[in-house]
Amino acid sequence: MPRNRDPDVALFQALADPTRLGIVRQLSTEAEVCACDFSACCDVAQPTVSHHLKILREAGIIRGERRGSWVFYRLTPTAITRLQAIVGSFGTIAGDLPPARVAGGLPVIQPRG
Amino acid sequence: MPRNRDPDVALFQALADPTRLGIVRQLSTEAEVCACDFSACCDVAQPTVSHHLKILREAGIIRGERRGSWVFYRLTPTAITRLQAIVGSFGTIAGDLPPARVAGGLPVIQPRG
DNA sequence: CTTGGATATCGAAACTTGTCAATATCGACG
DNA sequence: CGTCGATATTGACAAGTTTCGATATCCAAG
Repeated sequence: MPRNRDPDVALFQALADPTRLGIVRQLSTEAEVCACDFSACCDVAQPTVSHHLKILREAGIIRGERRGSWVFYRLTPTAITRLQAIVGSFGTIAGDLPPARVAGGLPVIQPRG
Repeated sequence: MPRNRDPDVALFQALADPTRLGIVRQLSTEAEVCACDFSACCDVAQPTVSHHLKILREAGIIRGERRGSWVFYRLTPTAITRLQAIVGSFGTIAGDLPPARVAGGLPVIQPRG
């Protein structure tokens, strides 16, 4: 059974791994990272990094660009925006993301008042 | 090998399943849902729903409250806020910034408490 | 205490995933 | 062309996940 029929599920699936989340985190602070720099940071062998990069690529979260012998990766803005929209919609009732106040609906229980 | 040592990874892992994402989606539009209502919507048997509810509970994403014979579930605002902070941090740079350099470090958002 | 409905746990089968050694491919440079 | 370093693919194994039938637990009502 195709469990990834829902594209949103595929997005979360792509982030549900420490190595891949590490890659995305690094890309969110560096805007462009050479593939060779991931093996160092993520404590896995080179084929493993390549495999995870492929999964992130196929999920649309990152995009690679060949430059000489190296491949530079960066985040795909569209996918990031989509992700933010999804988790943003989780909060439209439960207490919205920005520091704005919430009028009614769900009783919002915030920690530390 | 515990692949969920990183609590953020655990959050994404919890959402990386169509049934669980369906549950969270329903909870984000209804603020409180009886466990008995998930079996109908998600096209899986009752033990399966119970299993997924447990995974979401242990990830801190939902919280259940027994009321008579029923258990009512709702989203945990803290977890939703944390999720929004994580994917929010993905986007602080993700735009079409020139590959040259990037301003400052990522603002690290910690959950309260 | 016993029944009945709602929810949780157990156990097993089918499937998916993460990992790495070996190997292939690709681009640059002689 | 041939070599070298970087990246991707293949193949195989261990480990994890999803699912459901059977069963247990919990609570309200009789």
